[in-house]
Order: sequence, then structure tokens, then C-alpha cells
Amino acid sequence: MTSTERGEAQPLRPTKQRTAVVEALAAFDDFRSAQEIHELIGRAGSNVGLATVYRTLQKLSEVGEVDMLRTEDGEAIYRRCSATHHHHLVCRSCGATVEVEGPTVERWTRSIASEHGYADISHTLEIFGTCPACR
Amino acid sequence: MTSTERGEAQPLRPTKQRTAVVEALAAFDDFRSAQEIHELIGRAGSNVGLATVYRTLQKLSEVGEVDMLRTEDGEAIYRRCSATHHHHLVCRSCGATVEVEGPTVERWTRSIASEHGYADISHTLEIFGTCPACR
DNA sequence: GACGAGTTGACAATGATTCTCAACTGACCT
DNA sequence: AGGTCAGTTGAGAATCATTGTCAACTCGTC
Repeated sequence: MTSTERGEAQPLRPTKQRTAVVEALAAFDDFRSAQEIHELIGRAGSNVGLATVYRTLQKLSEVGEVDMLRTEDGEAIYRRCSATHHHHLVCRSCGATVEVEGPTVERWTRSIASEHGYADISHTLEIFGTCPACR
Repeated sequence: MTSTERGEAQPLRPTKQRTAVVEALAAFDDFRSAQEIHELIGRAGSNVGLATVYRTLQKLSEVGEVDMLRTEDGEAIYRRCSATHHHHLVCRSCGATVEVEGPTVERWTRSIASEHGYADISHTLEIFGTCPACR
């Protein structure tokens, strides 16, 4: 098994634009659409093409630097994230997000899957609710 | 609290078109896109407008007769389903789907959420893997 | 057999995302 | 410093799922 096989994702070449995206991501805690992020970057003074924002977010999410999920209507939204496997607890009204994790679900999904003979398991899980501030 | 408030979803008026969609849904077990379903209906002899297929699937999913989920690239896919709350175990390569359920996750999400003060909880969970037939 | 709300279909419109391609840039070599 | 080249960028066109529009139709009911 060579070490290059596992899609090592060679480090992205650092450019003005990528820096701008990363900085924009640092500015909020909830999930935002690519367009909103593009907007933020513009507002912050830099000027990065929308296509580039899309490309960058895509790459960052492949590398695991950002989480990507889909809104109800299929729009992709992004957020910087910690490197470890985790899920999200998202406020339905203000979008406030908490990263959550725990062995319970991991164990459950794995056992359910193997019960049915499925291998090579992965899963997605998002929890929605109303946060304390929005009650 | 009146009984009409909770979006009771009055029964859909039965039409040729809706019947055709429901019949098409009966013909497969995995998730299909609206366009594929439209295609199937055509192939089966009926002729239903694409917009109608979209509208119907949307309504059926509101009523809980079909499950809707999003592919990696944001496309909506549908499948008839049982009425009870459940999740899916989907084969990554052939799409074979098993409905799964269990108190474990339900309990876990509820407790995680309330730990963080979130109320009025809901969640989405999909498990992906390779089914026995595709190993 | 007429009426009215719900439904349909053809097609336009929307909107997020991706593609295209020529121009630019960063890292590296000499 | 100049040369080279793969990786990157931007502007706008192109794609494609999905939704809106609106006049014509249909179901159940009177």
C-alpha cells in the first residue's frame, strides 16, 4: 500500500484568493452559502471571482477544512470545522451551530449496517432544533 | 388549539396523473429522481407533464407517502416509504435501500440536543455502504 | 348539465453551480 | 534576473434541476 493512494490531497497552493476565502470563513460560526461568502469577501475589500469561491470551498471541503451540507431546498452551505469526525446541531431559526459527537451513533450505525450485510460504512447526521437564545 | 391548524393535508384529489406517479413509485425500491420517474411514467404508456410529476412528488412527500433526500450534488430523489419515522441504509453502488429504525439514535439525538438547550428537535440520518450483492 | 376549486401542461423563468479558455502566478531551475 | 510550466483565476456563457405562469381541463357536487 503506497502512501499516495489515499488521496493525500497535496497542499493547495496558497494564493490571495484562497487566503481571502479562509479569512471569510473565520468570520462566522454558522453555515453560509457560497454566494454569501463571496459577498462577505467583497465587503471585506478583497475581490475574488464567484467561480473561484465555489472552487475553493469545494476543495476545502474535500480536504476536510470545511463542512458542507445542503439546505432543505438543495443549496450547499459551508462552515469551517474541526478535523475530527462530528455532526451538527443546528438552530432552525438563527442557524447557530454546535459540533457534536459521540460513540453511540457511530456504534449504532455500524451495527445496523453490518446486521444487513453492508460494508464500508459512512453516514450523515444533522440535528435541528431551536437554540436557547431563540426560544 | 383548533384541529385545522396543524396543516391537516386534505386528501389529494385522485387524478389519472397522480395515480400514474404512485404506480411508478411502486415499481422500484431505491431512490429515483423526479426526472427518472417522469421517464418511467412515459415508458409505461401514460403521459404526465414533468411539472406535474414534481408537484405530485412534493405533495406526496409532505404527506409522508414518499421519502425525499438529496444526492451528493443536491438533486432531490424519491422513494415510496412506510409511514413511521425511519432512516435509510443505502448501497453506494447499486442504490439498494433498507429502511432502518431504532430507539438508540432517537434517544441519543434528543439527549445531545437538550444537553445544549435546543428544543423542538428533529434530525436527518442516512447511512451509506456497500450492500452484500455489490461486495 | 352547470359550477367552482383544484389540477394540469407547455413553456418561460429562475438560480445555483459548473464549464470554458485565455491570461496570470507561484515555485523552481539555471 | 529570466524562463518554464502546472496550477489557478476571472468573466461570462452554459447547464440543469426546479418552480412559476396561465389558460384550458376535470372531479365531485348541486
